[in-house]
Amino acid sequence: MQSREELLAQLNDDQRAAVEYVDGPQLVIAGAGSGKTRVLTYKIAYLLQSGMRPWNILALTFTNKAAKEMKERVGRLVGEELAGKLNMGTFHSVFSRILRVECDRIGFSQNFTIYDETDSRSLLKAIIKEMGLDDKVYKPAAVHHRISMAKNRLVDAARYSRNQDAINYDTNARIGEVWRIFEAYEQRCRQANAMDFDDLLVMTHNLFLDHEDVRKKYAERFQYVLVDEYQDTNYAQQQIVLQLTKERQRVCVVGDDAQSIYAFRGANIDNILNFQKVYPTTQLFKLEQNYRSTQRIVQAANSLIRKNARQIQKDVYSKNVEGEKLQLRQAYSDKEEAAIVCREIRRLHRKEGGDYSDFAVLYRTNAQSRTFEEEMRKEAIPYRIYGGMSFYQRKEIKDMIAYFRVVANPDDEEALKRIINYPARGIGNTTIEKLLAAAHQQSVSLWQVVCNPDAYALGFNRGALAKLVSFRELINAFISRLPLDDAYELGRFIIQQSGISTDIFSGKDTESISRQENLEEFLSAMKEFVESKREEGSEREVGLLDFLQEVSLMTDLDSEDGASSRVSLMTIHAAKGLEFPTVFVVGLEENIFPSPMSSDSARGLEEERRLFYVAITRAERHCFLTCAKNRWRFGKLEFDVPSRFLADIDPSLVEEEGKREERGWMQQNSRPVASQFKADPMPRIVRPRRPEPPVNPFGPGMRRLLKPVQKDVNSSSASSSSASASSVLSEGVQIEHERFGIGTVIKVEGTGENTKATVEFRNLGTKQLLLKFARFKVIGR
DNA sequence: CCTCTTAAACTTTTT
DNA sequence: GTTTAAGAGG
Repeated sequence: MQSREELLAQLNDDQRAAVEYVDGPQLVIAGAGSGKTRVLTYKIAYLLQSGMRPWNILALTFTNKAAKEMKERVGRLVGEELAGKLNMGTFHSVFSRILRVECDRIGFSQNFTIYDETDSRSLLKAIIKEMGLDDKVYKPAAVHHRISMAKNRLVDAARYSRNQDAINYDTNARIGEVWRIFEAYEQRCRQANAMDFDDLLVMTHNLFLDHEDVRKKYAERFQYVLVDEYQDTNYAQQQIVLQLTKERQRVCVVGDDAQSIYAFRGANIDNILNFQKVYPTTQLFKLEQNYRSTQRIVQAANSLIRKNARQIQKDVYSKNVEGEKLQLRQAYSDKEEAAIVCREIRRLHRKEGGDYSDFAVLYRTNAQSRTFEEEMRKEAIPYRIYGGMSFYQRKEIKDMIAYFRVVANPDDEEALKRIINYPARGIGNTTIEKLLAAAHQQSVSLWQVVCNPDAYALGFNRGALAKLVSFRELINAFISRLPLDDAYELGRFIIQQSGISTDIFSGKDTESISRQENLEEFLSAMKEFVESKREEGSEREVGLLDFLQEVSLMTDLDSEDGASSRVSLMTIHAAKGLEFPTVFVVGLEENIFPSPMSSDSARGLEEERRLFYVAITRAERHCFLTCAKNRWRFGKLEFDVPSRFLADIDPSLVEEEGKREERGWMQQNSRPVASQFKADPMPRIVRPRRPEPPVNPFGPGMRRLLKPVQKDVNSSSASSSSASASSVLSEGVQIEHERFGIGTVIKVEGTGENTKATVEFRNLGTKQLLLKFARFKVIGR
């Protein structure tokens, strides 16, 4: 444990000043790469060293990943034990914990469900249909966006319906009934004992507003409040922070207005621009030295952001080497763009050594990842895609979670609808429609009708009734075990008894096998969850409710997958807060970047420019900018012109080299490269896009991991490698699995594609591996 | 009531 | 090109 002086000695003058000031409201404007997280973590350590108790400190972040990282870094400074007692987490997770404790004050019960975006949209769609409106006009996603933006500004349905601006806006957009949908939506969420993401903020705010004693309790507990990425807060978040800090005024917010890129989701850049008005005694600190990038990269980024009108003046500079200019590459097609990126990666990898994880390809939209994915697979460059379809969005995972949700909170209508006839048990659409109609007419939850269909005179025949009864008993049996079993035991029980496992394990095609693996991964994640909570010394049994609480606020960006050496492919939004020696910003064309949905307003355009700023400032040494003249979109070839943003960068800092290469280099590059892991035995063409390798939601590799496919010299046979790989395996052989680590083969059975090995892993016990899918390498015997 | 085929819509970014 | 929704047939 370090003393205050030791802590301060590790900071530069500006950072130290920001850390030392703890007497009042503080705004820290932290330029890109200036050590923002460093200031936050050192400040927390400094506070602890000054005698503040860890549970009196609240630190709010936007992602679980940021919270986790900060906790680890504070832990390194002051020790794990102290750091573990900090109140640290995302806005949503911290507030949901408060709400679980105080829920009776606002008319929810403790087991309330958190609706994700899909649930919200599905509920809205149902409401729109019930109201007899056309869902082509009232698009659920658009309606949800309206409601979400209102909630972000703390406007509830009642206020919305009285708000003339909102009504006028909707009328002009020909969706004048939104306010009525909003009212029904609010009512139905309550009926289902459910909150959506935005409600976690709104409800917390209202809880504090209406119950002064509760607000006081938390304002007293959180004596010092720190907020990361303050430029991304919305009005609701800003207000809650104010509710907590208005007496003490001990609040430190850190952010960079130049990196505000979430306005589309309600983030209000005024929060950071006007912070000094809300807290009049604010001290302003600026961190302007960039430690991350070369001088030229910093200068180029500065020249770009200068084109924006609204911003806090600052002068970001770098004392690193001057470095090379930004490299502009124009391609003919999206395919060639990907090829150029791959070629540059190879060239730099060869020239400078290092690691594939030193490279990142950043794009505006997820859809752009495909071309790069294909090209890298072809070129045998290992890569990893972040984002896209997350583990939790897979059907089989959502089904399991839906069961858990119903068991935790049977009133959860969205979850109940999902599973009432899955696996098929003869409760068809007509039956469900009748149940739903009765529930809404009588203003009770769907579950209540299911429990007592006779009371609603629905005139079901005996068969339907019997099926309903047996479904009800099934769920009740699960509920009765809730207080007895731990999350893992109950999870297993539910998956078996509900028939999910029978359903999923019936198929033999690649897709079902992938689903089976996902199911197993999910179960082992539950087991891990239970065990790790026990290790942490949880007093109570770790129940399903605990698991559910964590899982509903989890996204797949949140876990770290340390050692693997892969090029990162992600959206610019996902890249915020990260850094890479070499960055490729791709697809710099009008109609992509800026996005056509933003380019009609000056505000939108400024946000897009900030997004570009974020992209460039991820780079440490090399920054490549690429665009293509032709691009496949919506299944059609489109012609695009280079992005207007390219003209915003000081031209003396950009270099354009070799507009186009001669034909032929693509062929030259086709020598095979040994891939790190066993080749994919599945022929490329057959490889389904969706069933990706299972990933562990809590361990390494929770992200979508796409294995690099070994480049085949004689491209016809891909199966030979699987035969050789499985024939290598025999009892006693040691292997290193990509996720499970080192283990010893105990048994090998089956032949060809169906070869299965039982492997005992050092840390995880025995596992069955289907060699067709398992990713490992042999390391001896 | 379930499953397979075909049509349409869609792509901005996410807790 | 991809994914989801609606309709027809078993």
